[in-house]
Amino acid sequence: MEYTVKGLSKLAGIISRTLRYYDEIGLLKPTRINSSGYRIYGQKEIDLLQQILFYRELGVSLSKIKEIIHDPSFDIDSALIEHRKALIERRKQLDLLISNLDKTIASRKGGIKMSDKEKFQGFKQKMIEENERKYGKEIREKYGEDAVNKSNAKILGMTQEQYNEWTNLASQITETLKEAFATGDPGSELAQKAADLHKQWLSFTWPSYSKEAHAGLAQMYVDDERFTKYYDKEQLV
Amino acid sequence: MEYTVKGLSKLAGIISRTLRYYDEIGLLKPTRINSSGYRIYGQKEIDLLQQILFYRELGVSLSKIKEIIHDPSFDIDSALIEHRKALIERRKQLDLLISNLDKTIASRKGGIKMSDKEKFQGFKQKMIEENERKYGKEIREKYGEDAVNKSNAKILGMTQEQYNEWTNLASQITETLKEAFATGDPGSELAQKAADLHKQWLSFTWPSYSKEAHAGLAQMYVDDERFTKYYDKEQLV
DNA sequence: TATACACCTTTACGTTACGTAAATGTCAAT
DNA sequence: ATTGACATTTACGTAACGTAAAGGTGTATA
Repeated sequence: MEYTVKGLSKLAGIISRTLRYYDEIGLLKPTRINSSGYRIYGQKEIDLLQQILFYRELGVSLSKIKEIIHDPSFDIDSALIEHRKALIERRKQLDLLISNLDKTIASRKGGIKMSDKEKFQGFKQKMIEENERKYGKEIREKYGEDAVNKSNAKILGMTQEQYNEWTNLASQITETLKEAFATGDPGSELAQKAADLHKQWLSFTWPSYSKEAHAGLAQMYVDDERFTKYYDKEQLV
Repeated sequence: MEYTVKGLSKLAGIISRTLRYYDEIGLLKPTRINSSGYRIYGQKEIDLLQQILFYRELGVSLSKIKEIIHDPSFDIDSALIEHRKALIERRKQLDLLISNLDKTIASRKGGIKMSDKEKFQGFKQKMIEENERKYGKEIREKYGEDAVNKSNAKILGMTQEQYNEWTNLASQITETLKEAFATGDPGSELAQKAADLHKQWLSFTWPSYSKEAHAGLAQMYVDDERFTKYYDKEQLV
């Protein structure tokens, strides 16, 4: 199938100027130019465009993308696997931002003081990841694996052991909550246990614990039906 | 606590030029300027900066952010709740991109042909969401709720009924997989059932089904220990 | 056959959110 | 008194397009 600028732009959900620009900078040249000077794109270009958009999505600059896809050793299949890893990483970041938000919201409701440092925790982690994405292995090669990992761990402010304990608690909570939902009685012992575990879990990342803040967070979770879904069913990839 | 440009920039993980720029465009002015002309930021500015970074994270332009946070009716608490919703939305988009990627990878392994349209499905959905984020209610007010919803549904190419069935299958699969994991026998009847359900589930979104593609995807899932986690434990928000 | 209209072209200047450099002043410690 | 890490302003550069101008192309319809 062959496409003109407008056709391909509609297909890919971008505007035609973008395609002309990509031609201009030599990122994506059309298969051929017809007798009237129109750009005509073929199958190969469509697949290349898909690759380009994947990388763009990941925040890679167009010039980097150009290097990557014009590299003769470029292997689409392993590149796709890399994409996938990067996207999963990104979702992890998002989760962190969300949990940071939860902390902020709860702290405002419950009168807990968040330190200035904590207010920006989520963003900072995001920066780290963004850097990794943009400069790839370069940083690690320059400063060494160990230094980078240590610095990342430091920002989260947990030892590996603490982190393990924390994630462990999380799975206990879900199990307990499921049982509690099954019995359907919020006043039951199980629900009580779940709340207690949740409290412990929160203590790991919250600056200090308060009943009000916990209640505030719980109410928000109940209000947001999207959240209940998480405890109700599990999520698929 | 008071901060100078460098101090605040380190705290928030941005560079000092950014703070000077925000001062320049009137987005974030320092509390005061000391006798040597240094910018000094106070508590209020720190909280405002956190808000600004949240909005920036969501892709809102600085001029829009300026409007929003200087609006006298601006309410931080409800803004935070909105932030949370937007981030959850965003994670949903990411999931879509990932599933699109899975399809691409599997189709290459299994020799399934993806139509040109399908190759860009994930990006398109992302564009829609991005528009919503940037122009907010404006589009809906202009064209009406219904038009927007219909167009979104159309892009996904499913009726509401199909969509329900699809998500339903997903939860059946997880249940079955859990049981299968519990028995620990991959050749068991349960595992067989899970694979079958998974096949059905894939059929909803894949252009056509092939054993090879399915096996390819399964292998990839097994290879990626992050994926096994999803079926092993459930995820917390 | 003419006209309308939606497409295509190139040239070129504008925009956003900073990056970067230059030239210079400030402050705490040795 | 000097060093070195901080601060300041001015000002030009950059990425990835947006947008407008001025015009050619292709096909359906009066």
